Amino acid sequence: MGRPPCCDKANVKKGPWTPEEDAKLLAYTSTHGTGNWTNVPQRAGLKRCGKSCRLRYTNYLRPNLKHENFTQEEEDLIVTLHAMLGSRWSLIANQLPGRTDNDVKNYWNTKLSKKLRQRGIDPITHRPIADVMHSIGTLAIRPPQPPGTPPNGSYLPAPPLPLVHDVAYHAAGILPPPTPQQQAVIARVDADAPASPAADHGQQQLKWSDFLADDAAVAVKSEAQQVLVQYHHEAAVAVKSEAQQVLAQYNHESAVAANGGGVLAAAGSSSGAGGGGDDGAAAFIDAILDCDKETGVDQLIAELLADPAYYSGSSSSSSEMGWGC
DNA sequence: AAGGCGGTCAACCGCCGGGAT
DNA sequence: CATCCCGGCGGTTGACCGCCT
Repeated sequence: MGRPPCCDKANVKKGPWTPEEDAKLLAYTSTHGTGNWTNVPQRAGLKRCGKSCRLRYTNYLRPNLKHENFTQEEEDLIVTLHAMLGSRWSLIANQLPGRTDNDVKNYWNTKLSKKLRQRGIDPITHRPIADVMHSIGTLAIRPPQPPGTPPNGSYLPAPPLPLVHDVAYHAAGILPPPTPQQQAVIARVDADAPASPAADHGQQQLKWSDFLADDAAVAVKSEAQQVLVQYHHEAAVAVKSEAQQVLAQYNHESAVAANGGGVLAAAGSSSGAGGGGDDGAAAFIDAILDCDKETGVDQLIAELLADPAYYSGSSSSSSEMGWGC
């Protein structure tokens, strides 16, 4: 069987740490170093879970941590890295000496994402919110199809590419080479980037810059496609949460007029929300998510995104997607 | 002065990949 | 090979604080 449990979960203290506990943990780590967190609480005389000790140390007690406010340079770097990497907070934090992933994550959630929104930038896609809403409008005018209806040629082009996870798009051979500014950031990320899965098997270790240089790397392509599929899902969920606020300003009437009732009306009626307005917007996103599940579009997206021709508008894949539910 | 409200951030939760048994 | 835990990670929660009415 496996190992014994790390701690007696029913007998551990939770909640804020006291100065005494901090002192005990600090004293222990300063003499014994870190590692083997399972044994740390017992040896340090703490009634805490090892996991809690590790978190407290890495996020608060660790030497060389910065506790002052984020600088403008750090802020800019976070935004740039988030646009490239998404919410990989540990990778982003590695580029900010003295900052933890928790710091960066909190700062993003409480300050930066709001700042971007105030500037009209969607913090998920790093594109103008107007573009995002246009994409929703584009999706909305896909005419609803009854189940089993064969695809036809009436669908509109796919929405614009998002900037987020551009590295992945480079890897898939979809985007042109990065700008010098992007290259500078990528070079910094390389220094601390985790080894690729291939490295664990004695193969050459890949770095993020390799993603840009070698679009023929099958393993990397596969990883990139997974990221892209995840992006689509995350973006849809995020958009749903904001849809009621943002869509209130959106010209709903013109969208409805353009599609003659379209998906918005269909989604609204199918959910019993009464159609139109904010309820209709939320129901619309729900309908998309349901549609993904029912049709297996998640998997199709991966194939679709692997086809660069799709983005130049010449692929046959988009017409084979069968969007209607 | 008191209550409501929103912002901040430390801490917890739950998941996942890898490793130990 | 199966099972289970560890360490790491991102998402979420809730206590605390300051501001506003």
